[in-house]
Amino acid sequence: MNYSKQREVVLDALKENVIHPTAEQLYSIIQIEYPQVSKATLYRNLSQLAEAGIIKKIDGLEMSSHFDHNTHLHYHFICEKCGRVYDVTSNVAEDVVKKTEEETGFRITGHEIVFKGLCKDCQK
Amino acid sequence: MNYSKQREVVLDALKENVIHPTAEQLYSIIQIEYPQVSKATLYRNLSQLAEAGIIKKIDGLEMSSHFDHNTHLHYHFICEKCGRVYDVTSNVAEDVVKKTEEETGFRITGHEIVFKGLCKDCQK
DNA sequence: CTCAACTTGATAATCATTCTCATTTTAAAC
DNA sequence: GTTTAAAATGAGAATGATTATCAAGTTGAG
Repeated sequence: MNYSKQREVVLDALKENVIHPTAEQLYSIIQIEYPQVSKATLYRNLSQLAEAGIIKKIDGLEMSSHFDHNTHLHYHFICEKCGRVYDVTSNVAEDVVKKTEEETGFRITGHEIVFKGLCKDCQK
Repeated sequence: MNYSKQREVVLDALKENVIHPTAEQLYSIIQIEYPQVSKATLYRNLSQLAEAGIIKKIDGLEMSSHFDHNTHLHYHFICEKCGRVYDVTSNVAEDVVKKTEEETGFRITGHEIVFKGLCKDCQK
């Protein structure tokens, strides 16, 4: 990855804003000081930086929402090779919620866990 | 919620397809037998059914991705009132991953936990 | 300095989803 | 069974987030 002023600006803006901004929020922030940075450049750099592990993209699955007829508490595993979504049940996770609630003081009304990796079939 | 043939079709299609389809996949599936069901109706019914707790929408945060400069292992809490995203650290979660890997046989290379609820400020 | 590889800006294109609105269906009351 | 207001529909326009296109500018190894 070559150096570029714009990428530095994007990374700095992200460092200075601990609010977990969306791309759009970041765009607004950057516009104030560097109005010449285009949206395309911003998105490109966010992807590249995330790809390189320098920043992290926070989201569940891909773009579009998946729907599930099973409303019981369970989680999901998405295979990075075949894209299939599997159900995962875990009772340990209850503890995580309880512990987190105690430690943070937040009232937690819902949670979602998404695991990623290779499913059995794709490990072959 | 009144009865409607279309809603029944949507729900049945979801019951019969355990693949956690996206709205778009569901649309294709439904088109085969019921080409008169429009996309608007599909999306509307998915929202309504999810709202009523009959089905579940699987996704992380809202529409747009958030970015994080902190690439260390940590999770997120999103306040449903003010929309702020907070960092959450938990060591218990390690167990969940290990246990899940053992139970499922999947190779888990990443995971993401998103908690939702009310932050301290918004509980007042 | 030179040139290929990398980046950029502007804008068009795409994809998922929501909105609009005129028309149709549902269900409860008569 | 007819009336009628609320709920639901279909078609397509509108929106929002993100990606693609492409000509022009920048970077860095040799």
